[in-house]
Amino acid sequence: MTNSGSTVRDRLQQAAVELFLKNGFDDTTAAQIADRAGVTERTFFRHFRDKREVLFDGQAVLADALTKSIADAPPGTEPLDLLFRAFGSVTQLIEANRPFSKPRQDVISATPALQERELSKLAALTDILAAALRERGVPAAQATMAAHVGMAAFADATLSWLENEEPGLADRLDQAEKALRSLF
Amino acid sequence: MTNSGSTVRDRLQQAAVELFLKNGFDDTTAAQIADRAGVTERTFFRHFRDKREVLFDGQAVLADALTKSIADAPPGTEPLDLLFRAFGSVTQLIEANRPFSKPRQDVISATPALQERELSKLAALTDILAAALRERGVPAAQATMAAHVGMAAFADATLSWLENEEPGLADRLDQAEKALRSLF
DNA sequence: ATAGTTGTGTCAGTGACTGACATAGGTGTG
DNA sequence: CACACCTATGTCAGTCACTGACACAACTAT
Repeated sequence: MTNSGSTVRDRLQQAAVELFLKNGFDDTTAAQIADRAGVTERTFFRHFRDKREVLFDGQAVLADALTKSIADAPPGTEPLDLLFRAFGSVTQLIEANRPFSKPRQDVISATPALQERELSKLAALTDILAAALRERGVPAAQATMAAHVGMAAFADATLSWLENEEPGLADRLDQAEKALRSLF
Repeated sequence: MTNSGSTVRDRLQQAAVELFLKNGFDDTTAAQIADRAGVTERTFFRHFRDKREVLFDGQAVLADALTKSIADAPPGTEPLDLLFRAFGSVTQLIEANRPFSKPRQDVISATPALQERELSKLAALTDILAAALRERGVPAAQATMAAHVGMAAFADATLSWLENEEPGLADRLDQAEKALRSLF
């Protein structure tokens, strides 16, 4: 135990990203990751339910920030405004995370199996947003639609910003919102 | 070969659904499926790239129908109308498929790993729709948003219709479209 | 007829993941 | 302080998804 200042979990995630970047996800074994983190393969699977999951861990913070922002918005705010307000409130948080999320996204983009897992995480986040909207009295059907729409815009903006840092995330979100509203 | 009138592929799919329903996805091995279909495990993996894929095979027909409908719509049709027109044009096709898709969906709903794959297929279909819209001159950003929005409505309507046959799919699509438009 | 082509079987191997059991260190309670 | 407990890890054996290599049989085209 207490192998160093960092936790086992952190070291595993770090090792995983490094190895995935160097050798690719498919050519990296769980045992190699564990090795580099100074633990055994068994310990790897105690921390992450499968090999993909080691790359997906930040969702909780983001989900909390978004739900809080939705809950705290002024009464009478329209569903879509609730969402884009919430997205706006986490742009700095996301932009500050670029050093971690950029390499991570590079690995994901290169690996279909990881893209699948990412879709699943986005779907979970969509459900959380829909629930937050319902919490504010938005009817269920509307809440579902709004959450889907909003996540599509948010994910799109974030992905394109990860590819290219300029323009910033907030600008890209505005872009996406405009494209969306122009449909109606 | 020519073990019977049906193709190996069909028999594998049939066997898979039966076993998944009876024992669950996780407690069914690829070898068991192959056995029941009268072939070896190796042959199973020649037909399907992995164990999940045996449940996902009808997408091409649907995608074709949808893209054709979009391409053939009268000029000047709005993006969202293009989509809902297209969805409307495949409701019968989907409703006719219920005997196959219902048990299939039951298995998927019970299995997270399969839900992940389903999301991935829906994402692929979304991309196809977006491309079809772009083909008609819809600007890229708008096309992406519209396709996401539309697929959300379509998937939602279809899922809820699979749970409960009445009201019909067309009605549910109208419902979803209304919920969507009421957001703006 | 003969040469490809396609679909399958066989076999051996890798690697993701799991269950069972042991152990070490840390934490609390008497 | 001794003891019981809990948590994180290691070890080991096993299952199963999936793959590559090779062989063979039937069908197709020339």
